[in-house]
Amino acid sequence: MSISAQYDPTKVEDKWYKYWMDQNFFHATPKTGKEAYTIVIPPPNVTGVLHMGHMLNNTIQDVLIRKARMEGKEACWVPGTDHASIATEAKVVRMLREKGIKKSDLSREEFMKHAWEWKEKYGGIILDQLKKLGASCDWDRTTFTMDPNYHDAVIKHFVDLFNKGYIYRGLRMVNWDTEAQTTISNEEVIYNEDGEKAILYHVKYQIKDSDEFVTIATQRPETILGDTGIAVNPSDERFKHLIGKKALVPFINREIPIIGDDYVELDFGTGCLKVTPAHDPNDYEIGQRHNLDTIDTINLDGTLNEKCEVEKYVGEDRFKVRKMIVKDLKAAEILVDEEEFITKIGRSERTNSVVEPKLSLQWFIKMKDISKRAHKAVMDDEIQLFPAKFKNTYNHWMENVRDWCISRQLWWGQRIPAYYYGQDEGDFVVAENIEKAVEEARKTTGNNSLTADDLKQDEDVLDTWASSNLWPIAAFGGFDESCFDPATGKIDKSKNEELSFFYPTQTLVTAPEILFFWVARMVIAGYEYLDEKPFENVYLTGIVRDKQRRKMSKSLGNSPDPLDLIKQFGADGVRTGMLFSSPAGNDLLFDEKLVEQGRNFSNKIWNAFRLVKGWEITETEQPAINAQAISWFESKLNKALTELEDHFSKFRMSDALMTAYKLVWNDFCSWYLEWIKPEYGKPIDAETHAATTELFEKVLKLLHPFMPFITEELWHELKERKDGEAIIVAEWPKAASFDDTILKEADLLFEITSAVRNIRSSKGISPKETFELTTNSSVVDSIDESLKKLANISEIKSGDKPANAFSFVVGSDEFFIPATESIDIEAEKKKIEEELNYTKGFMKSVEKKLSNERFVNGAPEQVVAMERKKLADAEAKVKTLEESLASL
RNA sequence: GGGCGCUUAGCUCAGUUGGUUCAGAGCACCUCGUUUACACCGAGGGGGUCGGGGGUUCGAAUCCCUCAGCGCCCA
Repeated sequence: MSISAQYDPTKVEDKWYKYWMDQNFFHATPKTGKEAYTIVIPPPNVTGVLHMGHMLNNTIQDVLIRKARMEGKEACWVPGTDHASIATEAKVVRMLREKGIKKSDLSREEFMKHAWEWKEKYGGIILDQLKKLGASCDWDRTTFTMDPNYHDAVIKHFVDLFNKGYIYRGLRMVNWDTEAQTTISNEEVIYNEDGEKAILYHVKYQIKDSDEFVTIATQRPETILGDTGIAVNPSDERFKHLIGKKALVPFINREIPIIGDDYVELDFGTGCLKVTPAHDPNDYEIGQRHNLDTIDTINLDGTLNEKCEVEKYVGEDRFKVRKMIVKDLKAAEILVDEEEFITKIGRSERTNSVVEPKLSLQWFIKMKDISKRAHKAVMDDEIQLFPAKFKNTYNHWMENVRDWCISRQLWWGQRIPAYYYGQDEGDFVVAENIEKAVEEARKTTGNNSLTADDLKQDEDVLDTWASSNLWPIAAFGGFDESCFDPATGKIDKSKNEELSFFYPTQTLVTAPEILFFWVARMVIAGYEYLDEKPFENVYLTGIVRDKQRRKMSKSLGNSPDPLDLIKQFGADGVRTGMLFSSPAGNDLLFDEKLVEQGRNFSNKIWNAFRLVKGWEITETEQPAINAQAISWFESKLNKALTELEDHFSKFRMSDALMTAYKLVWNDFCSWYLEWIKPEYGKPIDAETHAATTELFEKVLKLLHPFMPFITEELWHELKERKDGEAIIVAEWPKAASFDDTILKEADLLFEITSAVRNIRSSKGISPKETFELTTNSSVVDSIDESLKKLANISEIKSGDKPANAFSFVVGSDEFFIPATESIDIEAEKKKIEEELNYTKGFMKSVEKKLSNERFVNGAPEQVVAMERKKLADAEAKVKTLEESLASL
């Protein structure tokens, strides 16, 4: 026989993936009478390459989808990518810069052309990588959030929500990069971990109609001229009396109110805070609370404008003005202190310039009303989160839900379909396209001579999440004309075959950090458009970290290359390695050892197959012990399947895998195969061989979702298969009932076998050497032949202790193994005494329990009965041990 | 600052409504073994006062209080 002693995954993986694709096994279509099992992939960024997080996440999805497919469901796993506005645009801008092209020199159309070229070139990489992992996605359904159809859906969605009154335009504090002249997201603002040195300037403001002063502290004196209030903590005894009075802004003497607000910390600075709503997010909030004016004194390029009311500052850079104003404050003798302190200043990731908080007009979705049903759905377990603890987090977020800013000052993405016909803030219409916009604008203005040239579309694009929130709907064409009615803003599922078959999807597998960004928003969209949840279960995976608990990241260089891992350990090995240590909701501390364990497991299965395949078959009668082994493993398998299903139902993936792992390694390989294994060179009877093949096949099937490649390979090797047959579409073994008596009997067999081996090991008796076993037990009759084989015993005799023998006790039965040399009586005595002491101690504790009336009366009958049995067993054991001791 | 969660063997984690010899699994470790599927292996073994303290109970890893340490989310 020429099967290699080691499994080589590289020889089989590509072959089977191609076979599955050629046979179209991944493709799902609506089928009447069939149950759908649908998963939509959390679309990775087009900029992304496969990292360990994807590996974990997609392995879990593939396990679920493969199991569902084998269970006879129409399993549909929709793959795709999202356009990732910010990340992609940054990449494209960088690429252009390397070519010597500035974004600002390009028109929007020219830039988009470059961006699309980039996407076509790199956007599919990650999906190809998933194939190496064995992901059984329905590739025909690959969706991209900027596909024409998807784009239209996003625009319709915007128009619809606007018409329903959920979308509005409002002011919002954004992170402004004065150098790059763009808004950047929070993720693109970096803070030096140790902070930066800054100076806290203490400045006196005069109280109106009084000689009194109030001293504020600020690190940005250049914003003084935009002040519209002074805040103190209402519980601050020092300043309480000032609340309600007015203060005068230095140099310009603008009257500003002194207000009380909890935000102010008593022991920071002077305890008095100047409030500049236009230039600080916290100040803006305070301003909102107290109806303060907002005076924007800084231009987009970081220079001061005429609103600062001091001519010499106008047109000067904010940092230059800071120096100037400090000098002027000193001169006016109102700068009373300069205090050095460490502050966290946000800088732009791209230009390193200090981020300027800037108020600007942005588009928002009102969240309160639209999210109500989505909130309730999770609270009522209509949608279940795994692990359930995230229900709390979800609840908290929903209860305090804030309006969602959906505009981004970028070009890559769906451009906001608002069209301006005039100069005023409210002079716009919202429409699906320019033609409809013209129509609308004519209606609104009454000016029928308006043309497309008179309209100017909003420059901003939508937040990526404001497109991916439609993922489970748009992936099935939910916003197509056939089923989406713009008049009602509802989708009629019955008019879309795909949607009615695959929606709602079954399980969403994703990371907890996007529970709100993405998951909650999909739920909202689902109820808004279909009055139905988008998915039944949400399984939130952990984060893959390194051994030092650091998140794996490119910049740290602590992440292995997934494809290298696959090459080295095989896709099956990597998949199982990832799952071994990923209990639901816990982070996974990745260690290459885990993947190695997965690889070893593959090899174990491979070699079990080699053994079975190598046997010659003979038409002889089946030995009784083989029949016993078969019925035991059948029971064991069914028990394991029951456990497996239970784990799956709770999304306990690592437990499910561990159940399979132990079944294969311990039960199938270590016990079952050893039990039926013929003597070396001898053939096996046909009946046992056939049964073993069947059992092996079942084992392969239950392993398939975890380890698709090796199981497919061996399934084909195990038996002759017809063309087009494959384990990927084979029937999932259903858990049947199992016989506890058989299992108990085998446990006893294994226990005695282990005890014999223990004696061998500790007494230096070779496993090859056979000997007689003497026992006073009557329970071994039914298993004696099996025991003889597994423990390598020539004869089992019933009787008393032979003259020179080692002994051991199982339950309350005693067993003796003849010693070839004289035994160390003292050592034997000591061993027995130890066991006796332990058993007596145990007996005592049980007796104590049973003599406690409150226990006997209070505890359930079953528990008491069990305690009595424990006592009886212990008593019997003590008796045996004492006799044994006496005979020594 | 508000909220949520965690602490069990060297490591990663199970431990369901308090009650089977309940203190467990996998890995790691130690001893022995190159036996005939597999040394990517086999046989055997050691290892924990369940973070500290207090309480409820006949009975607590499990429920309550408290202290300590850690993590996450929101602000």
